[in-house]
Amino acid sequence: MADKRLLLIDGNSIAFKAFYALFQSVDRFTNHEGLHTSAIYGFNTMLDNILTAVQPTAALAAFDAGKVTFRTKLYDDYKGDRKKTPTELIEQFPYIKELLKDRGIKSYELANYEADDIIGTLSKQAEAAGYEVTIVTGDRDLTQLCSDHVTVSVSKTGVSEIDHYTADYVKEHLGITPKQIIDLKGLQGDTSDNYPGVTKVGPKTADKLIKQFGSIENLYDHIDEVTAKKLKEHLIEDHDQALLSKRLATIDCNAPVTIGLDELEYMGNQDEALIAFYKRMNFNKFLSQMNLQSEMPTIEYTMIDADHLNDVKLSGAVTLYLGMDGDNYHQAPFVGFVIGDGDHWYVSRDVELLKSAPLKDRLTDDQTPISVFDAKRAYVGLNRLGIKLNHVDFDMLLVSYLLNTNDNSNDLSKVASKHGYYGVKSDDDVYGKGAKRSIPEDDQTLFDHLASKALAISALKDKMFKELDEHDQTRLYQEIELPIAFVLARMEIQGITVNRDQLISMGSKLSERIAEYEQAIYNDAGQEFNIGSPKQLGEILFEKLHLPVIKRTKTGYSTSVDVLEKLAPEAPIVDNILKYRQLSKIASTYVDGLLKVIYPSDNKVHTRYLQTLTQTGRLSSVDPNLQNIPIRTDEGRQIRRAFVPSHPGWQIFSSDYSQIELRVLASISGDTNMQDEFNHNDDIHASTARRIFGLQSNDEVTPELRRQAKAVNFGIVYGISDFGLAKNTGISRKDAKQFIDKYFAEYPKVNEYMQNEVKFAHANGFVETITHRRRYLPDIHSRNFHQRSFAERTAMNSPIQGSAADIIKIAMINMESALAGMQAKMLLQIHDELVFEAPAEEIPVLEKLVPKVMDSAVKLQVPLRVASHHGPTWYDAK
DNA sequence: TTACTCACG
DNA sequence: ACGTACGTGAGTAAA
Repeated sequence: MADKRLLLIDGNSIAFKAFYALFQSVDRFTNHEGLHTSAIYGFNTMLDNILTAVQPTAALAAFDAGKVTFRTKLYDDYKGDRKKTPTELIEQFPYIKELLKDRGIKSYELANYEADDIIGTLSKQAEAAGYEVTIVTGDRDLTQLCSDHVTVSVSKTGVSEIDHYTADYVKEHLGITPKQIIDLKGLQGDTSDNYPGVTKVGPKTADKLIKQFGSIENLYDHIDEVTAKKLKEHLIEDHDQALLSKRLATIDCNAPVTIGLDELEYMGNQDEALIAFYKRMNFNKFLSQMNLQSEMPTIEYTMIDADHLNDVKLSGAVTLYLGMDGDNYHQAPFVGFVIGDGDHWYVSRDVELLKSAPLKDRLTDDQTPISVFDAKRAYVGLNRLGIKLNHVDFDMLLVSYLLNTNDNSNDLSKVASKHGYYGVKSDDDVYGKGAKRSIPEDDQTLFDHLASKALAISALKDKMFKELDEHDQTRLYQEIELPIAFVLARMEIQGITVNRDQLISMGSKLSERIAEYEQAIYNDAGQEFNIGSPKQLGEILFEKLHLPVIKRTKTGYSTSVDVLEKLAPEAPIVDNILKYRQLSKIASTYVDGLLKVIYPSDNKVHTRYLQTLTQTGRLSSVDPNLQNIPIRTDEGRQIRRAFVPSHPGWQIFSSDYSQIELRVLASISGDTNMQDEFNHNDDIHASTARRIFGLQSNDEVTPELRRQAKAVNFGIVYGISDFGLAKNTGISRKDAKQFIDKYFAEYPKVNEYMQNEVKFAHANGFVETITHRRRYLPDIHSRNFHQRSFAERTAMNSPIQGSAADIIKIAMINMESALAGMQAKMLLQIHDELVFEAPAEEIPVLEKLVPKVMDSAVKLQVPLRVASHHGPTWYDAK
């Protein structure tokens, strides 16, 4: 590698390239101040790539100085056709220059000249001075500058794909010298720079002529050798234009540049400034790549063992981080822990130490406020050690989730960086990824990492609490989310008993039936194939059997249920496939899937409720998911027979809210028509049917009309569109539109509410529930119709779905105290339903108590209604 | 890992 | 003209 290497960057061109490469996601790239950052981000990606490749000793970024240049003086319309630069890009230019400065690269511009001319001039000077020069641009015209020591790197579609043009490369690929590129442009003109060239001469003719004559001047010297009559006429006619165009295309390599090569030294990253800049731009990816050594706090900690527990001093608030290797904290092996009070930190791999004084005392007393990351995880982990965690006051994960559901993650390092704290390495970096993942054997590596986590938790506590307060979410946190974490932990630990034998016998019956359908399908198809492969199935149905294609996916034919249902009348194979699908789903997901996660020790499944995942405030359930156990078909519903009480003679008891989302809507919209119907305890879907179909009050509502009205009510809750309603109900889009219009006329405040939510989202960037739970909707400002519409529907739906989630969480917290002194246990939450087990004699109590606790969770403008069922298995609780 | 499909509220 | 219902998790195929 040459020892003098100059990097010249065409600043404007790269900024444009970067901006348009990320144009689709322009609204996703904004920092906390609302500044668009896409071009800055793309520019920096390019810098990363090129700096690594070139390793320059000198560097400069050239920018255009303004609209007026010597070229506009030559030709008024030069670049006259250019569209206005979008404001989203214009606002980024000052920051791009700041970025360059922080990366140790000077920026330069020169009145009356374009960036090209600066680059051309300096590249010639540098070449003469013995530099290897690399020019980075998005503009292919700069390849005219190629020479033995000047390489032009042209970024293609994005900012990472780059073509490297050397003089040889130009000759080889274009068959001309770099110098001849301007002759080519002179003849063919340039539509983007808006100069004409010669009439009717495009790239092909120009290429031919230049290869034949070498240059424009030589072409006109030998104009009689041009045989094509029309072409010759045009050439003669446009002689001046050709020469002008060539001049416009020619980069001025003798521009009066006032900066010297000796001033271009590449300084490298200015770490401190660059880190600050990345933080301001929210460039977490780039931040994580920086050597954040300066940011990594050095933490003093004491390694402790059983003999030195008495030396442990902890006073006041305590921070705990309990390390476990894996997501499933019911069984993940312990890695170690760190505990401290801000003054002293103690670490060990031996979690058994936590069982002894003084550590256990701090964790279980009423006086010590504990800070953690993920209280539920800590609670379950400590519970495995026989320690009842008490009095958590700060759960960093939970607070972060409440502040913004969008930038949440289970990774402490990521959460910390979202809140401006960069002193924690990610688990992936420390432990490795995938198969290579392992807990470090080296004590210092492990303990430094654990301790850095604890330090982050304690460092961010005040700041995040303050933000919570600014969001008016302190009550949501203290009275709902934090308490429910422990309710959920206890439900998870309790688990629900699954009858393994029941599942196994269901499984073998299913296997037989699946095999029968399989044979029938092979017969109908005339061959064997993998029915479970959408690809193979598509080939059989649509190529071999020539069934009509209803819908396509991006990779092939769609074979989803709604497609197959349309095809069913056409061929018997389709019904068999539907049945086969249904049964294999039950067998694989529910029989085999559940069997895999039953704990042999207690014959139970212990799900984990993810409390910080959904965008709406709902819970989700994993390992296993107990929120999607079949119920809609009886064959699937049989699975519920395997869910049984943990004691003989006990019952499964279940209560669910009726139409909780519609009731929430009736209440928060203030629509008195809808409220009246709920207050009169009417059948809401029938009432809606009467209204939208214009029936008299004594007319009978047929089941079909009720079904349609119910679909409209669902649609309303989801943020309706005529298209969506039509698709989901099979009615025409026109009818759907009529129903919706009538609906809004009948329930005017509902319409008003929907519009207000969208307006609120536009004005504030988020929507909120009755408890101030927020959902941010950055796409509400998107220029992309699809994204924006989606955000608008979400703005309508989230407060409804989220408020319903709030309500059941409150009910669950109240339920625990209501059940005190009883044997009954709360086992499951399925969004609007709670499932319990209880001895038979407590069932009459539950039948009164549970609905009472549930319907009094909050006070709405309409009553909440709760229905209860019970039986010896979950199946029977219907 | 991604795409598809399908189970639930 | 655009082209979707809202929120999830898990199994399988195919890369």
